Amino acid sequence: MEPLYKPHGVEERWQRAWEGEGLYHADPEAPGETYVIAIPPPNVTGALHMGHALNGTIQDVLIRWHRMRGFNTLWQPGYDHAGIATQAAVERELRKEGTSRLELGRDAFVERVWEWLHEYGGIIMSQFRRLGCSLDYERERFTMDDGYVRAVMRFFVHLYERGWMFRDNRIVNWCTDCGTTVSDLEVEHIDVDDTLTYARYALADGDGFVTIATARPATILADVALAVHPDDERYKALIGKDVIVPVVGRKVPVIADERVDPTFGTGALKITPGHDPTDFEIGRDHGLPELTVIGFDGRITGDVPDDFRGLTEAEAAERVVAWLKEHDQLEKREHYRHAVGHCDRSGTRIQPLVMLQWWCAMDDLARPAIEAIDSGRVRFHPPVHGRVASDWLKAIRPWNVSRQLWWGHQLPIWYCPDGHVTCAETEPTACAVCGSPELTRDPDVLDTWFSSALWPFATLGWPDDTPELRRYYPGDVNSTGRDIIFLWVNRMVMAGIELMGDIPFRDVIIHSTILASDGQRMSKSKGTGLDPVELIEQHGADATRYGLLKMSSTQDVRFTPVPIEEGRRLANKLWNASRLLLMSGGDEVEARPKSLEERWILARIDATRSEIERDFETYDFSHAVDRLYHLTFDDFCDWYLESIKPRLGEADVKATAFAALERLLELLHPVLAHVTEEIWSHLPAREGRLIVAPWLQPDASYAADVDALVRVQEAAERFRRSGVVTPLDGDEKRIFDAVVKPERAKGNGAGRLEEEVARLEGEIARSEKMLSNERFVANARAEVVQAEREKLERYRRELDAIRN
RNA sequence: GGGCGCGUAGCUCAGCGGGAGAGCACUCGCUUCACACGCGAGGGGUCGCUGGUUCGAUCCCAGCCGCGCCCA
Repeated sequence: MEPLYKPHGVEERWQRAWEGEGLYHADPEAPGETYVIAIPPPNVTGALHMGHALNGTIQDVLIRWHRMRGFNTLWQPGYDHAGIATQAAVERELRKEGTSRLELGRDAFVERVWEWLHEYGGIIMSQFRRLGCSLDYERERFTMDDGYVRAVMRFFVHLYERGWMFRDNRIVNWCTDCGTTVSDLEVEHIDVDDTLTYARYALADGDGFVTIATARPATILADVALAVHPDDERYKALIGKDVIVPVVGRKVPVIADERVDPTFGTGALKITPGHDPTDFEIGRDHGLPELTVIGFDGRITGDVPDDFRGLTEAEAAERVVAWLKEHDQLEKREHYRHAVGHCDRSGTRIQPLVMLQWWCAMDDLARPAIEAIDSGRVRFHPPVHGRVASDWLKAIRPWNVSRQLWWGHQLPIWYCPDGHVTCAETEPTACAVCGSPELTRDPDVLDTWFSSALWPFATLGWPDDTPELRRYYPGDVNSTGRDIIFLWVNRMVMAGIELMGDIPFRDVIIHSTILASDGQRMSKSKGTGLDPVELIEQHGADATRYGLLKMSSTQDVRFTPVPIEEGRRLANKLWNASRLLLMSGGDEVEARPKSLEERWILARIDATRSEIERDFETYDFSHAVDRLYHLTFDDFCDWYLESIKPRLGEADVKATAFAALERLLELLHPVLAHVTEEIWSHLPAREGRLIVAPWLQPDASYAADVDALVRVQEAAERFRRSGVVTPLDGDEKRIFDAVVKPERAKGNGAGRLEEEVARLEGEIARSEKMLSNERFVANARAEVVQAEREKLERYRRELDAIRN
C-alpha cells in the first residue's frame, strides 16, 4: 500500500469484478423485499454530462445502500431513441456525404440510423460503469427494441380503444427547421425585440375604422374576425358589426370574447385561428373558419393575392405594412418586446398553424395521476415540485402525439381508400370498417415521450406477464431533473396507473441543477460544459461521486471542483488510516472495546449510521456526505486513531480497531464505493465483497458512550483557547496527552489566557443581562431559560478553570 | 401577466426564532515513525435594504432592490 491513494486502475478493477461476479444483477427468484429504480433513459446518441453524473450517483448510493441492507435491488438501465435528436444527427451526417434522407428513402434511412447507432450510440452506459454505477447492465433496454415496440403499439391501441386518441385539425407547433410538429412542452418562450403594428380596419358600413395592434402583420391575410372584451365600453357598439380585412378585402365580424385582454394594444384583437393558439380557441368557440396562409416551409401560401405567394413571413409583413401606409390605414409602429415560442431542439421560431394530427385526450388519464400526487401516494422531494406537477395536470390539454419524422415508432394506424381508420397492434389485412384490403399506414411516428411514459414497466417485459414485471413493479424511486417533470414523470404516473393499475414509483427525487461557474446553465455551445469523465480521470470516481453529492441540494449550485477535491482528500485519509492499522499487523477483527475511546468510536459510528440513514431517507445527500467526512477526519482519525496509536501493539486494541474500521467502511461504501472495497479486501481474514456485505447493525452495548469524550474534548478546547491544562486522570488523561500533545502545541502560540478571560467575561455579562430581563424570564419557554442558566454556569466554571 | 426560489466569511454553500457555521482560499508554525491530498495555531461576516411582529429576528410578516427558474 502506497502512502498516496491512486484511484486509477483500482476503480476499474473493482468495476470489472463487481459486474463480472454478477453482483449488479437482479434475480427475481431471489428473496428479499424489492427496491427498484429505473434510470431515466439517456438519449442513445448522448454522452455523460454533469446532470447524468449527479443523478447516477444519487441513484447508485440508494441502490448500494439497499443492496447492503438485504433488499432485492434492481437498477434498470437503458436508452431512449430520442426521435428528433437522433434523426437530426444522422441527417447532418448525410448532408456531409452530399445526400439526404429524401434521396435515401424511408427504409434505407431507418437502416442507416441503426447502423449509425451501432457505431456511435450507446456510450453512456460505459461512462456510468466508470462512475461506479451498479446498474444491472445485463438488462439494458432500448425504447426501439422489439419488445418495447410492442409495448408502445399496445399503449396506442389501448388509448384508441378507450376513445382518447383522435385525429383532428387543430393548431400545432410547427418547427420549420425540424420539419415536424412538437408538443407544447417542447416550445420555449423567449423574449424577442419586435415591432407592434397598429392597423385600421374599415367598418363595412362605412362608419369609420377600428384600430388593432399586431406583432405579425403578415397573418392579417388569414384574419377571420376582430374580437373585443364584452365589457369594454369603447367597443360595445361595434359588436356584431362587420369590418373589412386590409389587403384581402374580406368582410369579417366583430365578436366579443372574455379572453381578449382590453389592456393590450387598443383592446381590439384581430382573430387568426390558423396561426395563433388563443385565436384558434376563440375561433373554435365562435365557429370561425381556420384559414392558413403560412406553409410548412414558413412561406406564404393558400388563398392570398398572387404577389404574396412564396414570400417569407418577413417579406409579406413588409408588403402588408406598405399596403396599410398606402391606404392610410397604418396608425403607427412601435418597438415591442414579448415572449415568442421557439423550438427547444433547433432554436427556430415556432410557426403555429392548423394541421391534421393525432391527439390524445388527457383528462381521464390525468385525473387519477392528480389524485396520486395530491394524496401523497407519489411524493416529490422537495415537495414543492409535486404541487407544480399537479397544477400542470389540472390544466392539461390534448397531447399532439404524431411527429413528421422517420425515426421512431410509426403510428399503428392504417387508412383505406375511403378514409376509414384501422388501429391495430400489428399490420391488419383489411379495413376494420369496410373490409378493403388496400391499406396505407400513417407515415408519422410517435412523440419520443410517448414511449418513455412506459419505461418503468415496458423495461420489465410488459405487455407480457414476466417474472420481472410481477416482482419489480411498482418500483420505488424515480430521480431526475426539474426539466422533465411534465414531459416524463407525469406521463409515467398516468401510464402506470392506466395500464398497470398502480403508480410506477413512490418517491420522485428532483435533484438540483449544477450550473457553470458563471451561474448559467452549462452549455456546450458556450463551452461552459464540463465532462464528468474528465473529472473522474483527474480525481477518481469516488471523489467525483462525493463531490457531486456534496454540491447537490434542493437549490441549484454553481460548479466548483473544490468539493470533489475534498472527496479525494477523504479517500486518501481513509486509505492512510487503513495503512496505519494494516502496517502494524494483527489478524483478528472483533470489537472488544476496553477503554473509553474504543467504546466511544463504536458508539459514534453507530450514531452516524442512524444520522445518515435519516439523510438518505429524506434524500439529503450533501448532509450525509458531510457527516461521513467529519466522522472520518475528526472522530476516527483525529481522536480515535491518535488515542490508540501508542497501544497498537496490543491484540485487543488492534482487533477492535479493525472492527471499527470495518464499520466505517460499510458506512462509507455507498458513496466511496471503490476505495472502501479496496481497503476491505486488505482486511485480515476477509472473504466476500463489501458491496454485498450486510449493512452495519448498531450495538446497544456501547451506545451510552457516544458522549464519552466530552470532558476530554472540552479540556482540549480550553487548552487551545487559553493554554491552561485541565487536570485529568486515567483514560481521559491518556487520551488528552495522545491527541492534544500539549508540550508540542505550546510552541505555536496556542492559548492566550487574557483574551479567553475577556471572551468568557463577555459571555457571562451577556448571559446575566438576559437572565435579569424579567420579560425574558417571564415570556421565553422554560427550557430556553433553563438552557441559558446552564450556559451561564458553564461559562463561570470555564472561567474558574482557567483562573486556577 | 401568473407562480416558485435565491441574496449568510474572498469563493461554493449549510443553518432558518434564543451564543454566526463547513470546505476551500488566506496568515503563522511544523518533513511528529498512516497521511504535506497531512498536523497544529490564527485572521476574516452591520446574515441585500427598510419597516413590522416578538422579551428576543440571519431565521416569521410586509415593502423595496438585485439575481434565477417555471408557466402563459
